Amino acid sequence: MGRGKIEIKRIENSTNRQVTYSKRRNGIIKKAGEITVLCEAKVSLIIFSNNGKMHAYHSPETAVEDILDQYHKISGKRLWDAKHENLSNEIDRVKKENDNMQIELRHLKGEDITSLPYPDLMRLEDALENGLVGVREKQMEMYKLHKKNHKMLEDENNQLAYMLHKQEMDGNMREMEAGVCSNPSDRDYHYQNPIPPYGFRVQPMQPNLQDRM
Amino acid sequence: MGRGKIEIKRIENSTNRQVTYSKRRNGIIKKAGEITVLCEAKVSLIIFSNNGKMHAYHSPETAVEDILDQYHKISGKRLWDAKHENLSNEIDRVKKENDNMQIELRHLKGEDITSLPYPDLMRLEDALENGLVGVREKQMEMYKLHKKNHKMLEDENNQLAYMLHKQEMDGNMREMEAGVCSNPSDRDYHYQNPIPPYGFRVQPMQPNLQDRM
DNA sequence: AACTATTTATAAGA
DNA sequence: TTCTTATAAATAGTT
Repeated sequence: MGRGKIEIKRIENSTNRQVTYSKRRNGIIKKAGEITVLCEAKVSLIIFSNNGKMHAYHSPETAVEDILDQYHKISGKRLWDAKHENLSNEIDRVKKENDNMQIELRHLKGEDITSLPYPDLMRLEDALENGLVGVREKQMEMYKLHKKNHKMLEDENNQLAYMLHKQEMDGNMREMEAGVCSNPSDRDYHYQNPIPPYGFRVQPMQPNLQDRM
Repeated sequence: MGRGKIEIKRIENSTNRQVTYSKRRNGIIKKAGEITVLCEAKVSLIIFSNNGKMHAYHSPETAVEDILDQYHKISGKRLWDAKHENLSNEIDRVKKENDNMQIELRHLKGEDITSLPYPDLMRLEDALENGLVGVREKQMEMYKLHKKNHKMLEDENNQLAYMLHKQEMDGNMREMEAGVCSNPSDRDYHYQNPIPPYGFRVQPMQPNLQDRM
């Protein structure tokens, strides 16, 4: 359709090719617009030239997404799902892992075990017993640590009380030397052992802790 | 371009519209193919007719994804970004759920509990004890069921043994009536109770089962 | 970009 | 739908 007929094959002359591209691109886009109006068609047309420039036509009042979505559904092709396939697979994998763990957790909590075969029940029992052993070992460990800390606090307390007492005694001495007399029994009623620091008793900071530990 | 000129507006005659659609669709697709070859263009063309039928042309050796990808980049439109984001969020959510369960599972197995505060340890212990209670209840249930079944099997066995014995006795009677004499003690050494079916003892089919049950 | 001779697409009819 | 064909539209080569 022009001064001469042309073969449908790559136009070697670059300028020529560029011009033809321009003309035909406009032609196609015009036709796309016409068919949308004439026939109520939905068109999505994207053209990239040789040198990467893009032109597109999309029928009005039609979101590109919708057209591509439909294309996706009807053609059954992957399109951008290929990108998301990895993500989807990952989700599936993790979800499955999730389900398995959920089941295991429920079993460990004694739920949903009605349909469990006997060997599994035994394994479950073993696991629970092992878990209990571990937890109780840890508790014992913590108990010992607390006890040790408690002891150290107690000792420190005694030391401090002793030092305080000694200071007061020294003060009394000085007072007595200065001719001032105070009644020592007011201060020393709880202090019996003359050799500290192990004579003092202090209250545990959490009196009931030992009930559970 | 035809016998008469037509205005570019919706063709009211449905048949006519359908025919025109067909012709022009072919025309556009043909042109798309031509520009692809002539000008080394990349084309993505998707057309939906009035009634939802789809036709498409895509330049060969060009993945639709790539074209749409470029369209996406150049046009700056969202298209599938939203989907991507949703999937990513979903993954994050599920993975977090996963991690939490993983931790809980490990704790229940007595692992990774070193850094656990004491109250958590106690809750863990409670959970494990509850689990054990559940599992052992279930085991007891199964034990009782097995025991019941076992008893029924035993009874049935006794019944069958009794019937067998009776048949043999009848046979003996007939032999005796026919003048043939056999030694009864060979047959009846294990049969003492004259009132079946509870006189017989059978071996448990799985003798060691009771050790664990 | 325009122009225009020709080719191509297609509207209407069969 | 498809074919035919007169005619409109597109466009190759030219300016």
